[in-house]
Amino acid sequence: MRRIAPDRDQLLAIVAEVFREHGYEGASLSLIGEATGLGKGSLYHFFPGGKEEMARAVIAHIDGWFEDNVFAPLRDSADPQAGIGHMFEATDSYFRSGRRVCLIGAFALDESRDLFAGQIRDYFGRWVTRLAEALARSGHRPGEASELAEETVAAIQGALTLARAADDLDVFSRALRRLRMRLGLSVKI
Amino acid sequence: MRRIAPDRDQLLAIVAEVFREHGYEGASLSLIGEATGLGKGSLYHFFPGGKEEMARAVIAHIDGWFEDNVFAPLRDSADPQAGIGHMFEATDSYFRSGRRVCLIGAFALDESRDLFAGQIRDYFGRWVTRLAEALARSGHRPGEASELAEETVAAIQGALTLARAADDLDVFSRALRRLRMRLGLSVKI
DNA sequence: GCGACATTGTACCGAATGGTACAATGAGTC
DNA sequence: GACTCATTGTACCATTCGGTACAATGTCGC
Repeated sequence: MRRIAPDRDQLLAIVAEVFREHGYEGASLSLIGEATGLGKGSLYHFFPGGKEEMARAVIAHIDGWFEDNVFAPLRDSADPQAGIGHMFEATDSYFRSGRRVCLIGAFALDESRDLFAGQIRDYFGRWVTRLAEALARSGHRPGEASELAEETVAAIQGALTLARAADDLDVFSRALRRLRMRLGLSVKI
Repeated sequence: MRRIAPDRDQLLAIVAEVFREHGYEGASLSLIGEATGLGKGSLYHFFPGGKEEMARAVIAHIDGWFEDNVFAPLRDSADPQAGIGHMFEATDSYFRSGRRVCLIGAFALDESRDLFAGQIRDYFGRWVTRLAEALARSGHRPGEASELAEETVAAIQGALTLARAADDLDVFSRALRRLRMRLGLSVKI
């Protein structure tokens, strides 16, 4: 049995950070090479498709993390409220309380969206759907659950933007606290 | 009296659209030249500071539009509810019901934020402050008004992201409808 | 040590990048 | 027509871009 995965995981994490900070166009191969310590030879060995394949792999990597740590708990928790609580904790931790920005959300905004439209739509679509299902199971009427889910995911994205614009992490914390309350969770102190 | 403003206005509008679609890094001088019909000679004549000055002027231009059409009505309307209603109409119209993305929000996300941090913080800060004041004047307690304003502006940004990600304009319309309701406005049919 | 293959460094490619220099043109004033 | 100054097109600059080619390594099973 061969082990490629672990190194590739942390490689993708580093590349993700470069895309996150500089955007798709702004993340040059030299920046990526510098951050990963890999030359073009290695980079193109692991990602023969070049920059576009790197971005695609990074999105899939992030998507996988959310699938495991957010979407699956939303779907599988016996207690839907517990699943939703789990979502907020994972979200707060992933975005480092607002220090980090959503790569996929950023990609959605500029013209790189066209390249990755399918992956982007999938990611957000699954997030909203899974959350809506959990809300429905916890007592909301279906239509209401759907709107509330969409509103919640959008609020998280907006809070990330605003927190970064204001350079104030509390913006994100406040948003999460309000969302927990609105979704009927007890807010931890 | 000399008239420079009108041409410069529509020039800035075109340049803004290029930045909006391609981001700061992605908006190359050749794209800008192509969109405006101007060569580098003219471009650098109007913006001696190059690309950075163009972006700065574009942000200021957008900021000015919001000052006139959103922030001022929020501050000056005798009836604060009317001012808030005006804000939603102007916002919906500016973002073309979700077809357009917020340039300043997009700039806030990637590394170009560092270049324009001050302008970006100003823009969002004034939006939140003006809205909070209007909400306070319409009866909300100050702390509550402040949180509600922050929540509303973030919700608009998030809805723009999500609408674009899902490639579904209704996401934005639904968000605006919910916000109007939450802020106590009658929703138009 | 051998062969197979994964990994890497380096040199290189044409194209595009942001930016500069400057001469030519435009239009309006006197 | 001459002067002024805003505007423009073009050629050019060094640098960087994403990407390719390939020989030189490393690393493993055998």
